[in-house]
Amino acid sequence: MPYPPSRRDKTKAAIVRVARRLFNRFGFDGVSVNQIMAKAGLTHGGFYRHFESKSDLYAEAMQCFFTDPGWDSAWEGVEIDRAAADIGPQIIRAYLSRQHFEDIDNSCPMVALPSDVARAGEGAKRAYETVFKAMIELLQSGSRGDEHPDRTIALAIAALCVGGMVIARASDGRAFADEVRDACMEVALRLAGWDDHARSHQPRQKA
Amino acid sequence: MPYPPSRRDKTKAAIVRVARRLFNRFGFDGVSVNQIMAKAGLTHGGFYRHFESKSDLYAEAMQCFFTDPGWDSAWEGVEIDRAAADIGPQIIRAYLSRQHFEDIDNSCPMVALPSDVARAGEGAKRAYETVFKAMIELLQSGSRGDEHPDRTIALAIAALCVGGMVIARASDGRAFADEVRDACMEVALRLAGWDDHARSHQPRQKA
DNA sequence: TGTACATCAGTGAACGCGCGTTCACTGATGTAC
DNA sequence: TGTACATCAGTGAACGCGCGTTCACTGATGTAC
Repeated sequence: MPYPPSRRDKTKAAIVRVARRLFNRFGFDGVSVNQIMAKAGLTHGGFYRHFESKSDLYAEAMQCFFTDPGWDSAWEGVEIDRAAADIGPQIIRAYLSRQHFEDIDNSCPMVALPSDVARAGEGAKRAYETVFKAMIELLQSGSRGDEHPDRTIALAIAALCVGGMVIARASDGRAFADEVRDACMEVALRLAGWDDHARSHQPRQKA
Repeated sequence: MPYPPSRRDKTKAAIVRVARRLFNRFGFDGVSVNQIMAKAGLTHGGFYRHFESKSDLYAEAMQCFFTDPGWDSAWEGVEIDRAAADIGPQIIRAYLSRQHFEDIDNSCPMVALPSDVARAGEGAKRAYETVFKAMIELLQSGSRGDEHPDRTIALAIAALCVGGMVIARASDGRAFADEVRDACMEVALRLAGWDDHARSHQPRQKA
């Protein structure tokens, strides 16, 4: 063992990190293995020491959100406290925030890559499902007994978050994109009884 | 004018029709100009008599849904009566139906192409926005006075429809995809007061 | 402590391939006489 | 009615290019003695 295994792991992690940013911005077909490796400070030939194929890397890059450490401070000024009782509304506000809308590089891949994934292989789809399920669990994980949305509501809230952002990103007008985000945020919060009337440091009630 | 202009128009329309199906299935980068022209029974060279570029065709192919005639019978067994008072719930049920989920070729492009469009040019994004706005108007267009969802609710319902389908298509498990569709359908109907309790041939009430 | 060796992450040239677009052309047709 | 002509939708060879993947190699390092 000439190099310590930790070096291999670090390189691989760096490739995945770079790849996620590039895939988020340009999509699966819009990024070449060469570009990814160059941005990671390597040459393209070494790629296949770490991944079986480009699709293989794609699935790994997709995986790393919600299921990875660090997502809770992905966007500047929109940190999330995982232990807080109101993690549900925190996630909704952060996910549909202007910061997330603008930060393509650090975007949640569920927003940046859905139609690519729908066309991709099993690996990427499994990763997408895993990340989405992790989001649902987080939405249901607030600590105050009664307040958890049931699974149907949690699914709909997650779909509003992801769907709202996807539509906002695919729209041309900034004003319209803002309107979509705002509407989805308002309705998502209302669905779980986290709307502004119930909020503001008073004990919350389920709607 | 050696050929009647109608011939030119017919050819162009045929190319767009073929292109929409291919783009829906394989995405912008996954389809070549050559493939599109071949499927339309032509050779690739003539493409540029009809379109300035591949992106140009993409925007045109995106446009044709909800804003085009024929969308209301896009999926077998899920026809929509545009004049009916309950067009809102009809659209929600049809959009989130198993038929729409399975029929990639005739899918609404908002579901099949969102992340491609987010990366595409102004033309495609404008088309996406136009189609989404057409959907919102349809959701608000039922004829029974009081029952129309307000704009915020209509936006959220449309986001649930599009978002739910996008997530279902990007997920690996069929069972999970079904669960997402069902949850989005249920909540979308409930949001507008069109849920099963209010339905079933009785006069409807707003929730 | 010092040297020889084995490992394997990373290099870079090369592979076959299909892409979007251009362009000189062909030939079916509508029009003018 | 019949013929010569102009138009332009459609053809197909060619362009330069970058892709994903392979492979013989290099050279920094940890280990054995």
